[in-house]
Amino acid sequence: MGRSPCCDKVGLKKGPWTPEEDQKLLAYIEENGHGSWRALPSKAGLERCGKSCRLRWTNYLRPDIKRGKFSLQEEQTIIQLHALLGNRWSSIATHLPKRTDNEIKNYWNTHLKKKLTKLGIDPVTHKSKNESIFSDGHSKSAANLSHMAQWESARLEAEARLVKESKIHTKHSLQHQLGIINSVFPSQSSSSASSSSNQVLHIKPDTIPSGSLDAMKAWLKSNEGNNGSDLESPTSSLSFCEKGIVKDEGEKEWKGYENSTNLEEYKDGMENSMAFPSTMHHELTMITWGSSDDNAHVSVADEAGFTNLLLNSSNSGDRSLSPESGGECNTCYGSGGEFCEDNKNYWNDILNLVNSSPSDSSVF
DNA sequence: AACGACGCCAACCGCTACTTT
DNA sequence: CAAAGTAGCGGTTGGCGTCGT
Repeated sequence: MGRSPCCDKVGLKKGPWTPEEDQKLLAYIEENGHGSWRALPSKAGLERCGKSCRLRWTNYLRPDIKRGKFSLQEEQTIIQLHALLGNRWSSIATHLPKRTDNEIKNYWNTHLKKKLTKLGIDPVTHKSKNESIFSDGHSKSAANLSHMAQWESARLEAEARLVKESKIHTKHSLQHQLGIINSVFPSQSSSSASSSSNQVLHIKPDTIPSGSLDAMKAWLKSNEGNNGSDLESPTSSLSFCEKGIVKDEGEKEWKGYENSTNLEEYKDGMENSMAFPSTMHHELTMITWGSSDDNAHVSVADEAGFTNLLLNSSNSGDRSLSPESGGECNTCYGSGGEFCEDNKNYWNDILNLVNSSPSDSSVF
């Protein structure tokens, strides 16, 4: 397992790129594609190592890169995803179209970390430094984070495999998969598959055929005793949606927490992202396709593995995937039988997040 | 005006995971 | 199956610009 020696070679230029070098790299890639990065510098007439060329391209020269100030929405997304995924910048970047992992990482380190710290929030754990703030049950949800991260990590590995598997499939496969969905959800998908706008399938649990992703099944199975909806990871003993976590509050836009020093707003945002396992985000992504204005979205439904997941994910649960139903799940009834009002907020948040994300992400 | 401190960010470094031989 | 090669990721650094004294 050797490390690439290219950067150790003497005589290769380092440091900032000149406009001439940029031009050479850009021209070469536009004409030939990057192909092998290792071989690219000599072919393009650059005295750089391939690694340096790749970095320059992916972080700066790529045409689909947006530069400049991060919007509040982007900040929110970064914080939420960071709470969930930790320092997985590339994964986070897949949900921020046109932003690079490097840029997000820099922005986190130079801006967001400080803002959270200012608010008394540990940017690593996303917990309030003053534990008492969360002592009304919120600490539990915060404590779930590290556990969720572990679970997420395992899940990401599984998804990576699925993505790989799916890439083998051809366009024919895509049509085949869409055909399956059309046959399974004729009314829901008839327009979606051909629509150019983002669409969300409203899947009724009783229409979903069975299938398998072992870990997912195991997880779902482990929850059958709880009406199949108590969304825990296989190793967790904690409930993700409990009375203490979800607050009874009206629908709320994410506010510019950096301006308000309003810890509650930050907490609300985090709670909405923490109260459910990310697998549910995944389910949503899988049933969302189309293209946004500036993104040529390819449906994740064309990914065979994802499709299988889609077809299986809700197999054992009574959960409706319809956001219009408020995303109701049995979990969200407290011990007294009261309904968790915040479900709607949760679904809206996640839908917003997911709908604005590139659908080929391997994260959700 | 000069200097130091600080912030930002592009680029590098080293590691890991994946692929190829 | 092991070794070598390669790409990608995340942490870190260094240079430049800005601000304060």
